[in-house]
Amino acid sequence: MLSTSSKNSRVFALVDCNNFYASCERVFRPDLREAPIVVLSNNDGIVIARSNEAKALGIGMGEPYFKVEGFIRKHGVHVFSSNYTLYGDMSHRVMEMLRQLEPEVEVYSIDEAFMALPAGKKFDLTAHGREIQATVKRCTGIPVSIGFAPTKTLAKLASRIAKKDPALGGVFDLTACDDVDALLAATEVADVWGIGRRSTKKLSTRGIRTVLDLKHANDAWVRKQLTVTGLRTVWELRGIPCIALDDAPAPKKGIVTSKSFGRRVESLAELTEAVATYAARAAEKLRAQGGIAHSLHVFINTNRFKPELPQYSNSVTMTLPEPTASTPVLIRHALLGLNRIYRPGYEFQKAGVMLTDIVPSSQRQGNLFERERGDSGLMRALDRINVRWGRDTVQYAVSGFKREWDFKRLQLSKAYTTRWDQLPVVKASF
DNA sequence: TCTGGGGTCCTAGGACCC
DNA sequence: TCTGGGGTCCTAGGACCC
Repeated sequence: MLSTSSKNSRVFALVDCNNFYASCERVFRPDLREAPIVVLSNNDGIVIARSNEAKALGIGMGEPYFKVEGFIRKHGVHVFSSNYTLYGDMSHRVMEMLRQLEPEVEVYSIDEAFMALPAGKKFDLTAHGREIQATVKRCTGIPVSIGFAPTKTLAKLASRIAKKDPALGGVFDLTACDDVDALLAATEVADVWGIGRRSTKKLSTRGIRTVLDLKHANDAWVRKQLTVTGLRTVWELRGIPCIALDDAPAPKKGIVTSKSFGRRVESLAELTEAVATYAARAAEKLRAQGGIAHSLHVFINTNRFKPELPQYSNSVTMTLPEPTASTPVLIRHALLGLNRIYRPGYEFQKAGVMLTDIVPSSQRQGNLFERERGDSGLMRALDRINVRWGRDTVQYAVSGFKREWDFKRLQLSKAYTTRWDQLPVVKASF
């Protein structure tokens, strides 16, 4: 039921970029070094990242921008739309740096990485952590926090502690801690990796509130209530590694491209542009991982936050005749699907395309009656042009050119690191 | 006026098989 | 009144993550 690692002689580290998106913006705006900054989601909808100064002002994570806009203006908070081109590239730089410093790195998310280090060698992990921290900062400009512990779950907890306690300077080694249980007793169960809102509620009915309570919870009960995932978490809290380092992540099983619209969309014509755009984007991602998809799912829905308007949401799954990564084929089927589910008279808020049943393109089954021999050469050329000259340098006409429905990004910063025409300019005065 | 996007893993239950 | 047992595969939905 539980698989435990035999390599108990290792220590896990979690490296976490502090306030990542805000820190990325700050790298290219040194004038904002101590200023409050927030970064918004697509459509400038909600707050998704805050600098420490913004946190101190009491701006919450996930707060709708329109609710805090006045407050933000009053306190001179700097606002950025999310610039994923920039954050993706900065993330890449940080991860490359970590790989140079440590052989075993698992990129866990855009701003976090796990690492596995040999332990027991009378090795000062805290000092080592400070070195990593200083190197990443010097080479990328991004501040990080690091936690060391015998399991991934504890390493996550350690990095949280490293970040929260200013006296620690962003590095915390749980393996060198004299009284781990006291620390666990002072931490709420909701702060544990893998314990979300629902589980927190279930646990509290049993009087389990602190991480220490959870560590000593009854296995059978946890297994029943929180499934094997929950039990694994509990064992990890006890220092038994159940989640291995995954330094070669599997290719994605599903690829989703979906976005809320920047304004009201009712017509089939506009939905057609949007769905074709998302299908093309999903196809690009699919080719980038060398896959082909056998199914395609299209969905549209109205705004559930406006219950006073007529509501409609629907989706359809299309099985493709052949697994493919061809943009025109995927667009064609996505639009067939859209035509089946579209109904006039609604104000749509969101649409999306999902590709599933993905296999590596090398596993493609030939088909005796296939008419088109495929357009992989064309797709390769398309991708190369768009990588070299920027997204949508070449695109399909059906995706539209003005895209008035596209999401709002009123406060977008520049693509400082990925476009020649947007490189930062440094002026020296003597 | 204004509420993100993209993933993973697990379970229960139904369909189907011998 | 009676109606097997055991298995696989698929899907939808829940929960969680950043």
